[in-house]
Amino acid sequence: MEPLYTAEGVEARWQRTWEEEGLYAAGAGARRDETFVIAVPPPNVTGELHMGHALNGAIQDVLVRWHRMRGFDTLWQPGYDHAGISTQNVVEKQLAKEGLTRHDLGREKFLERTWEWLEQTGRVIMSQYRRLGASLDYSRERFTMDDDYVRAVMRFFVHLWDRGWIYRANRIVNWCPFHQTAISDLEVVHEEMDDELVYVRYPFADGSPGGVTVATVRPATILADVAVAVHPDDERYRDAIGREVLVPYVERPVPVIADERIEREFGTGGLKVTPGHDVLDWEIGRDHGLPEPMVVGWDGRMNEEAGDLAGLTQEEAGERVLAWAEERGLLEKREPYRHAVGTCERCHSRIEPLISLQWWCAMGEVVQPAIRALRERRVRFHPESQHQFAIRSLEEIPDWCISRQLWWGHQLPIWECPAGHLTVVESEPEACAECGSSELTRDPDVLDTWFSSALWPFATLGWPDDTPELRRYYPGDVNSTAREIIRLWENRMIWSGLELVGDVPFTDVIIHSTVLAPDGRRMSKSLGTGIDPVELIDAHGADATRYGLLKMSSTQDVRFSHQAIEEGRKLANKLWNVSRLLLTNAGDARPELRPRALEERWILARLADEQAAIEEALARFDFAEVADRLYHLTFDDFCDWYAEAIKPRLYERDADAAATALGALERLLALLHPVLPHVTEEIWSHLPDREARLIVSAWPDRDGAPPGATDALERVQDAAAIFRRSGVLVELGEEERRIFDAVVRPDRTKVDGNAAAEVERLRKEVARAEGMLANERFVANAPPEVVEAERAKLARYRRELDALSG
RNA sequence: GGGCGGUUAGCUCAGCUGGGAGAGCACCUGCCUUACAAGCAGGGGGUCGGCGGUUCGAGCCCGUCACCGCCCACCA
Repeated sequence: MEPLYTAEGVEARWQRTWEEEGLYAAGAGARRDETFVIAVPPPNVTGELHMGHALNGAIQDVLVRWHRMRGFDTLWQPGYDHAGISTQNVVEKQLAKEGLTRHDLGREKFLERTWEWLEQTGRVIMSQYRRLGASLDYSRERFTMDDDYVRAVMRFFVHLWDRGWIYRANRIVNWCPFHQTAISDLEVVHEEMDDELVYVRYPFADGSPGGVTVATVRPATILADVAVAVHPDDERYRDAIGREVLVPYVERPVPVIADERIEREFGTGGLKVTPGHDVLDWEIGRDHGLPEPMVVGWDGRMNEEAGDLAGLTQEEAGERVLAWAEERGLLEKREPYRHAVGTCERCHSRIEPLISLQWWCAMGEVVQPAIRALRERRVRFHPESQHQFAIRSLEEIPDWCISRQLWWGHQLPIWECPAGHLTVVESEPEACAECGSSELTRDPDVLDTWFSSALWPFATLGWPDDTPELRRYYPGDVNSTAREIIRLWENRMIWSGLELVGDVPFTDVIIHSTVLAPDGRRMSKSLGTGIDPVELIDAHGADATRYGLLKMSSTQDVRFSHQAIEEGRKLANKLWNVSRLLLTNAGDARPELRPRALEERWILARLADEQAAIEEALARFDFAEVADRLYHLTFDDFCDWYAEAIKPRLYERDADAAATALGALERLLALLHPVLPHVTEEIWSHLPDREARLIVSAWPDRDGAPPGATDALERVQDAAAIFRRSGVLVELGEEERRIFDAVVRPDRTKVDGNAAAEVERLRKEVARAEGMLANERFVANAPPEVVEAERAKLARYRRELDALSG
């Protein structure tokens, strides 16, 4: 064993060994009937491991390894999401480099090309998870486009159809002109943009002076105006309501209507009503029975309804309309205007609200069992604030637009015959279910990617078939993810699991922190603020990276800290070295707990106490605390006190000390393994009599250590502190003295201590404690244990003071 | 505009139902001590964002202000 622990080589070797020996597989090392199941959030099949994946991987692996060691039949399910828009986007970009569009290839060729591309460059994240030491059951990798999975998606759709929850409607939707598809509200991100707000007067149709002036940022859509709306109580427009005004450029008369949704304070208080291109206008138009013309086409340019402006961009058309208005004195003002604009989360194109025929899923009824499950805490989100958010989100959930005008994805299982009858079945029908026609056309749309993601916890286990896996591993236990995915994914898994399988998919949802760049900005490729976790693993090792990530896990967003990873590296190295000390001095001892001496009884008590605290923190999903406790247990207790205390006995070949030391080391390694799997397994392999790998060895039993040791060792630690600060040797018992001599080594420690200063410090403490205890109100009102603790402190300070002055 | 969270040492962060201000890193001092100098021991450093309140006692509870972040949102 070398003095310096190097992760390189060691980690890769264990990763290979664990996987080859089948120790990552579901059920490996199981010693009880209970299961523990996590389905990894399936990353995009085109993606690379980013910090969020790595953090989430570390969190899940700690839980998985911990439960595996506790003997659970543990399954951590891996796989990928086909990521409709995202993947199609990547392939279309490739095509664009060749000067091609997907339409040049046609649907079939395009899909072939996409599969080809995935074979070559997709699916890399699972190998990056391997580098992290993530103990996923890689033999069970699933993909949301696998044949079996597609069948599950079809079953899901038909199920919802049969319940009458799926319907088709012509509504205003978020349209991405780049991807040429509708997207859901959740896929729209708002971005601040600089625009121009223009004020245009709509003159009265009867030629009388005045009119209504409206403010708009999209003058091109003036062509599709069907009304001008004002607030019913707006004095300025009282007389205009009910009259007609002329829409500029097209000179079409439209009514002035009153609607309470108009903000009087914005602009002029007049709104041009354009139901075809604005969500609010669409609602107003619908309520007032207005027509819904559209002048912007699917590509974002002016369509044939725009007359002589057809084919122009909106900017060009807008300028033409404004020029027209200016000539006639109708353009009143142009002012710069900064506001939030909806954009596509994938390509950041401006969203065009357009009316289109889409498929929807009615949510009102299907989510009710999920709301109950959350209220009854059969599923718990952590932290609690996210639990409340999840409930609110379900209660306020709007209907879900599930169709996408894409090619890559699950095509809707809807076939239409010439008579317009719809046949909805899981696989291609021979004939129309209603009229028997064999001329069937399949709806070209595909489903929203999240429609299939919703099934992940059970479709990966074989649903809709009643498989042994599904019976054994469903429902699962934990799901861990980032905040922004609660509505997109978590909620949908919960309601679909309840609806389709009849039970919640997991009981606990961990919503972890977002790791920000060191400067506090978001980590992102486009900003150049991203840090590649694989590079961290290369540089510092997977164990150190895992440790650092766990220290950065929190319910609060945290800035990335190299120091946290450095700390993990130090911990691995320290552990390595103390193991060297014990192993090289243990002779032929076998690990066996034979606690005799004070320090041995003490370290076993410490290990048991810390184990309890660590288990409790794990149960709370407080991984930063787990990491912190492991660090101090290893450095402070195990190395600085215990190892130093037994060193002289090891050198004297004390067999009990050696055996117990190896036994204690075994326990320490076990506690550390979920966080630092590689270095612990490596050290474990050097211990004699290994029957099994550490990864599948038992999590220690917390059998009680003999009492009394803790107080005695604390006396030694107090004496050490006093000695180091003051040079005064406090009187100790024989055992205590031996430890003091071994650890503090007073014969070799140059003490620069100042006894007078120490006495002064203790006097102050005594005075403070006495003051508090003399305060009758404190004694009367404070909890008894607080008062008692204060008395104990006072006694201790007095004792130390006596020792010093005596 | 709505909701949630944050502000604690130079930096990154812990601080449980109110009871002596903590960790790691950085900094200073002393140590080549046969596991580790990538180490060990010791030390300096904080009006816990501001102001007000409740309390015997406030980093923690209440009010208020300031700044920062995230999520959501149809003010055109």
